[in-house]
Amino acid sequence: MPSSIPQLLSGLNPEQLAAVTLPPQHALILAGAGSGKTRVLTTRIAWLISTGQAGPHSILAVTFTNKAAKEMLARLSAMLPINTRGMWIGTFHGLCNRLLRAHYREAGLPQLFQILDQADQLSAIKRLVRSLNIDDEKFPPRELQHFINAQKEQGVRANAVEAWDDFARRRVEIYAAYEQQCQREGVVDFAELLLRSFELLERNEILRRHYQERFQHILVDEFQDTNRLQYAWLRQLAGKAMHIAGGRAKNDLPPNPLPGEGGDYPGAPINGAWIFAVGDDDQSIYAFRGAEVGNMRDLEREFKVAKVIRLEQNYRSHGNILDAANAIIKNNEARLGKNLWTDAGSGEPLRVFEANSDLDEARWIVEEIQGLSRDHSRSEIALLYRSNAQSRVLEHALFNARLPYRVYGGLRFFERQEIKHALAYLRLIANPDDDTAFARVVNFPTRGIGARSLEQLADAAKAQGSSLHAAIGQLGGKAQSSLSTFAQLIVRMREGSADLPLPEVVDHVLDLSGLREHYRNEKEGQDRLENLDELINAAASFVSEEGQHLATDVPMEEQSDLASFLAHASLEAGEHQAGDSDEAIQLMTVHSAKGLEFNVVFISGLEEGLFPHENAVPEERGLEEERRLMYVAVTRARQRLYLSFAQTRMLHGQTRYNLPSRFLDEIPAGLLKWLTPKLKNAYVPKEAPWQDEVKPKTSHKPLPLRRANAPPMHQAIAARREDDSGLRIGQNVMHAKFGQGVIIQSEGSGQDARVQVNFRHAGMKWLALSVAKLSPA
DNA sequence: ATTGACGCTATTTTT
DNA sequence: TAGCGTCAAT
Repeated sequence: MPSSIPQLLSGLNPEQLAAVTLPPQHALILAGAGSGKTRVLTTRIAWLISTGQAGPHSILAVTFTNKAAKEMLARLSAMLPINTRGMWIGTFHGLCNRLLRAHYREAGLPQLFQILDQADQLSAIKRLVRSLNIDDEKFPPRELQHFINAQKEQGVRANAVEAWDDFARRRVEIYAAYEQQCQREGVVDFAELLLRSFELLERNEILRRHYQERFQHILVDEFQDTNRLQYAWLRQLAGKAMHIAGGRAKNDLPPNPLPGEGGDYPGAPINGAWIFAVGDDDQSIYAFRGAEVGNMRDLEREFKVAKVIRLEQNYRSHGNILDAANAIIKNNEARLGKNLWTDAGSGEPLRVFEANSDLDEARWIVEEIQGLSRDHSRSEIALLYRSNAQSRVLEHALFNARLPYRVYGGLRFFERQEIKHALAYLRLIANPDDDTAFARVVNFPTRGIGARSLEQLADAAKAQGSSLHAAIGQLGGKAQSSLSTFAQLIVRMREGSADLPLPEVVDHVLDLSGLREHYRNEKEGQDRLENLDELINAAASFVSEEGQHLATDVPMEEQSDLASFLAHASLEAGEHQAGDSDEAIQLMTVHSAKGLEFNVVFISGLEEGLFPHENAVPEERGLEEERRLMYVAVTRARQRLYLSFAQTRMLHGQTRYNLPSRFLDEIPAGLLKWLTPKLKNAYVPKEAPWQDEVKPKTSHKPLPLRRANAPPMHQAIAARREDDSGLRIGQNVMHAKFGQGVIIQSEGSGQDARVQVNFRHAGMKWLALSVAKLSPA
């Protein structure tokens, strides 16, 4: 058991060591990409515990993702012979959920309150909009959702929103109505978890003091991603009260003594905790979602952080990659300042490829990957792009080449339609007043409850201010009877599963609800049936791990397995996709790549308008966030980094001519090796050792030079394409699938060029040159 | 209740 | 381009 202290600390560099063993005080660790951030965080916890400075229960560690939390727990258990299960290590939302479950009464919530995920929240808002007869042109549910969440994340309740005109006032009314609806239904959305638990601590002095005394060390991961509410929540627990209304910090509550200021012995703050925040302002890429990098400066100031520790030694990437990253990020104004370095050597130059089109770019990437596959496992190769739409061309090319790939960002397990349906039934068992769940499955599988019946029901519910379920009795006629049948179904489900273990409850519900039957009869229902069975498995493994989750001193008040499982399903949407083969090329947006690393990384679509994105550039601080995004992308690569862009790209059904991304210009030319002839306006240093090695992978003639801002001429592209392919009317060609043939005629130019080929066996075909692989024969 | 046509829209997204 | 949501038609 590696738990001796020297062992724990061995292998840390001086800065890491300083951070890990920092004497009790508030700390801000500026941890660059690949600098061992997670290691520092977990070792710090292990060090606090094994030196006897803190008990496991006096530590609170918070992350943003479940993945990060699990990682931390796993590493901690490897370092210390303790049971980490009862520790308060989790996501902001997970910990808030825990707090609210333990004190649901004080928080004004029903014991079995449900959590709405984004999609649930949206449908709840749509339902509200309909029931209040709100013009959804004027108030699109999506915008309302955004507005409500933004308010909550600023700590602003409906009654505190400042509204100056009719529109704003109406919007606030809707916000208020939404809050009422949630309260009546016994559900909370993600932001509500945070805000509720913040308010709980703010208002309930006993609880606040309890937790402030309990937690002596608060460790925060990815601190640059915290929003105002999360920061306020941390301050609350750390013992510094803060009002966050309107985003203005109003310290008009009598502040609790700052840790250390009122304590009479060192290292043990009375009524508060020491904050140990780890973050990287250069990797702040979620401002659009409310993250406030400014929290780092605020923490430094408000908690009087004596010295910011910088972790700048990078253990991930070769020097050239880091140099490029440093050079890029240096163009940002507002930075805390940091420069990554490595002793791993400079490695290879960054390879740059200019493609004629997005299709060419994709084909080139595929060729390059095929060449790489001897030295690198496929899962060590990542294709990154700025926006999801770009994945399609890449997927297409990979598919044609029969290269296995995996796209991040699809539907996750608990977000699948059939799973959501099943969960809705489970939710109704726990709480029949959950109208979101009710509306979702009242007529699924169809049981003859039409829109008109539901409208009547909604009206009745509104009239008596009750849930849909409770309003069934108020109806008459046909609607009444079919709805009563449904209500009885829920009752039977609840009674039938009363004493069953959770997995059997799920199983039971799948049968009684008719979901199984429904998907059995559906032609494409096989996958869905399998997923439903998988849900039973998920319930089973959840229960078997659950016993340990509850090993805590927090009174969990006979929380049922069902409620915990439902919370789990909302808070952790599960794997992104059935983890097909592990041996697959990884495709993802730059955002999703944050926190990951790969031997080989391709950053594609490095074009003005795409990356940096055109919508971001005019935004305030938008370009800087794009640049941080680029910084994140570059620092994902361990050994080899490819940068590519295309002259022509199909976007929204239109051909666009983009200029190369300015971020390419921000990389010192000496770090780059152009695989295609270099652009005219780019600087070519004499001392660059790689410039004379230029050897195009594909047969690219020197490009006609073009002025910046001038779109390439059509003729130029068309001419080049003909040159490139060497195709003309009458030409004999070979095609992979159709075999030998001859070109009959052609039309279009550039991207749209097509030829008609008469194949010996396959007959007459029109082929797009940009897609079909035709070689002269 | 399901199907098809039309029109709109189109960064990024932990929980 | 294509994926979605709404709407009308079956």
